[in-house]
Amino acid sequence: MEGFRVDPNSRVPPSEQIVGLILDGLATGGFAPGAKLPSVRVLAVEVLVNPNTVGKAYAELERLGVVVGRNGSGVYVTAGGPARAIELRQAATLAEFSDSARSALRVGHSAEVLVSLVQELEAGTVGGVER
Amino acid sequence: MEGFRVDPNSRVPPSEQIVGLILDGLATGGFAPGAKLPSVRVLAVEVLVNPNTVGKAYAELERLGVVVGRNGSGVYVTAGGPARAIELRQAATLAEFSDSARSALRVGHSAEVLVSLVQELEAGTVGGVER
Amino acid sequence: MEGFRVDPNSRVPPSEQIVGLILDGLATGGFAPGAKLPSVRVLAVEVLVNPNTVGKAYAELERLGVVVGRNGSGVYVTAGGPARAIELRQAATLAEFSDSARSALRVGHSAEVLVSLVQELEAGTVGGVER
Amino acid sequence: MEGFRVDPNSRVPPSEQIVGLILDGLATGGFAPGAKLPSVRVLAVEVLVNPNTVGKAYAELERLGVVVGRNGSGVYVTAGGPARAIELRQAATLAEFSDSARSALRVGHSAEVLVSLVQELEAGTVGGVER
DNA sequence: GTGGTCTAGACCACA
DNA sequence: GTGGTCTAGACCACC
Repeated sequence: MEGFRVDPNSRVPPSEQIVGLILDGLATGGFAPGAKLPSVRVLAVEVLVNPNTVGKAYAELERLGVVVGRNGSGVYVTAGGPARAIELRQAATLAEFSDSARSALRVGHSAEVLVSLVQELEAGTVGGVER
Repeated sequence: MEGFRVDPNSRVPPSEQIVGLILDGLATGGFAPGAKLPSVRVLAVEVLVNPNTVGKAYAELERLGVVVGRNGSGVYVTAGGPARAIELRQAATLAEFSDSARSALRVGHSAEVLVSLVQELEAGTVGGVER
Repeated sequence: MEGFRVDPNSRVPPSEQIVGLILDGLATGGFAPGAKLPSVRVLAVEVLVNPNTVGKAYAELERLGVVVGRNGSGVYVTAGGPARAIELRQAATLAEFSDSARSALRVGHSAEVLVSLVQELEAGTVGGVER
Repeated sequence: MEGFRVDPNSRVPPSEQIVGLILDGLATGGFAPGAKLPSVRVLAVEVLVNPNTVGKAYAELERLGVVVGRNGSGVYVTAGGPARAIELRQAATLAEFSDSARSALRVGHSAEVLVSLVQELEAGTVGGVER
């Protein structure tokens, strides 16, 4: 039910990729309030990363207020976590979308091409599982 | 007609931002074949960056075949430079656009919102205003 | 007359918080010599902590000589327990008070503010209310 | 003009001690806006700590908005840094003072003793260098 | 040299 | 087993 992946060659550092993955999971309902996140060590082997790196990501998520770590027990989704995650991710993705649309238009792509690309992607997404 | 800006806090390194800026300039007709690029030092001052960084960007542009450095004289746009730049940038921006659209849809933005954003941006861009 | 609380987010570990709570109880007359302390399990439930943690605290109290565990019967306050607790706590709290006063003065709080804070707190405490 | 010290045996972790030291430096005028902090590596040897630990402290200070790291150049005090540091430290030290005063009173110290201790400390502090 | 990030391995206190 | 912190050593991009 998970399937997290981290790309070690990406420009965005693994720890931040993990933050994004968890936020997405929260935003899309994969984790409800009170749910326990995978342990640092477990997630580390799943995404092929050092446990410290996952720890760093979890610390950032705690700073964002979407999870809380209970010592010796695990890391849990806060009451307002999913809502906050949606807020954060929608803002971030919209800003990124806006930037990339601007760049694409500037170098000559037509709005029509972009619009139809969005519509194709949506068709794929709403249908259920994506990718 | 310039107004280049580099964001030192961006994840993409300054040298690559400069590559992108120049390619954009080539792709949008800001630099014709045979035109001379700003000197390393001048551009370094303009974008508040170390000259080494600009030099690195120019080396990359030369590797891409869009410019050629003439010993002690400056850096000039090649005959096929603009065409090559358009090719490179259109591919890159479309891939980036596709990724960001997918992310935006996944966290709950509707296709309608994205489509209208694209249309608004196009209205601003084709009118000639660009930022 | 109890109302023990442990803060799991504090920097001082729960077991030591419990030691402090019991010492305070002894120092302020809450437990007389010969009195029986709450059982490990009962106290663990009350302060929402693992029984192991309470056990560790009781072991430390025994090491300090203020209580003694009687096999299978419970943990009891020693004859000199209250006096020893007063001694320990007065030394510890005075040292801590001194440190915190120094820090407060260093960052610009005036002695007047600190003094009047102490006087307000005393008014609340001697009256019998304590929290 | 510095003389930072970190106590490796303290309960508060070295990285947080460093955060406190720098905040104190900012709050007491040791660092003006625009000033450059000691480099990660230099401070690390000064306080006998791993460079990573200083890096962690600097990251936290940046999160607090009192400094900003410029890549390849150093870490600098922000415009509002000192004011923010005073704010943070005064709140933190007052809360700590209040707690420790309450504890001291509870175990039997008289307000008179505490008050005169504060006044002695102030006399030492305003006279200039402390401790 | 400068900060940022990662890996690897260790210790602590808690459950 | 669980998270938190530290040390040690490495690589990267920039100045």
